[in-house]
Amino acid sequence: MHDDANDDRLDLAFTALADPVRRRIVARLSRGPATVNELAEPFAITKQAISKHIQVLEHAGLVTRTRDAQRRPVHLNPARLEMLTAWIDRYRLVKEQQFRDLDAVLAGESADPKP
Amino acid sequence: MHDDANDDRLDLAFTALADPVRRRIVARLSRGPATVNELAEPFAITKQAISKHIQVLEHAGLVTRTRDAQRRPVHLNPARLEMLTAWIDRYRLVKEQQFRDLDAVLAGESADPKP
DNA sequence: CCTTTATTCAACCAGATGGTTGATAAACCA
DNA sequence: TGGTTTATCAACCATCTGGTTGAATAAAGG
Repeated sequence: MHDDANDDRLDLAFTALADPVRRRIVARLSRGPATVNELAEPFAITKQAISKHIQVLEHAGLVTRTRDAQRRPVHLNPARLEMLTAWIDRYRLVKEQQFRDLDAVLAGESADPKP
Repeated sequence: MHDDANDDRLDLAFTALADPVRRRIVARLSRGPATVNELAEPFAITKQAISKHIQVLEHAGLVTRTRDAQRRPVHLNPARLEMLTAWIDRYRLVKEQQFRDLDAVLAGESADPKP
């Protein structure tokens, strides 16, 4: 269970969130779907650039798009966000457990760190 | 509470994890500290490249370094990983609550979606 | 001293990325 | 039909990034 197949998806998702504009888009979409024009409005960059950012998020599986007449609202996909927290917690929790173990040893609970 | 000051730190941390080599380094460090040479061993790239990756992780606050004679072991910093899960969950959970609300409406619990 | 081990610095290169402008397509509205 | 809105595609440019090689630093061990 090495998660080799998931590596590409993690790459795309972390890369997508490694940009402040795309993170603000995610924050906005958490409050409901929006179109490209609505998303571009609070930014000082062109709509074409926002469209590219949304393509990055879509390719990473973080958002999906629907059809509503000539509009194409963008929706957030929380399942992909959950995949990221799962990966991070996997290593964060292991390390934090080591800290707790060390604290226990220093407190003299078992007094047998390792020969 | 806009997290403007945290934006740079999020940038650095997400960028750092947006690379499979650096993610493997984090995975390795979750099991204990290691030197540059030990970290470079399983990879097909030079130690200089690994050293650069560690600098990226260190600049992002994800790892720290200590001195042990001529060795400089690298340690994982779980607090920074926790910062990332906090950011992601902030928006993931809002969206998931919307799904639960929608399910409740569709089930006819309140029958008052919005005019 | 000289050598070994561990690591970084400097210069360089190929490719990816973020942004721009201009043209284009698709659906609506008059 | 023609015109507006919405969104994308194509070409281009400046910058960033990951990797390389080669030289340089620092601390032990002879």
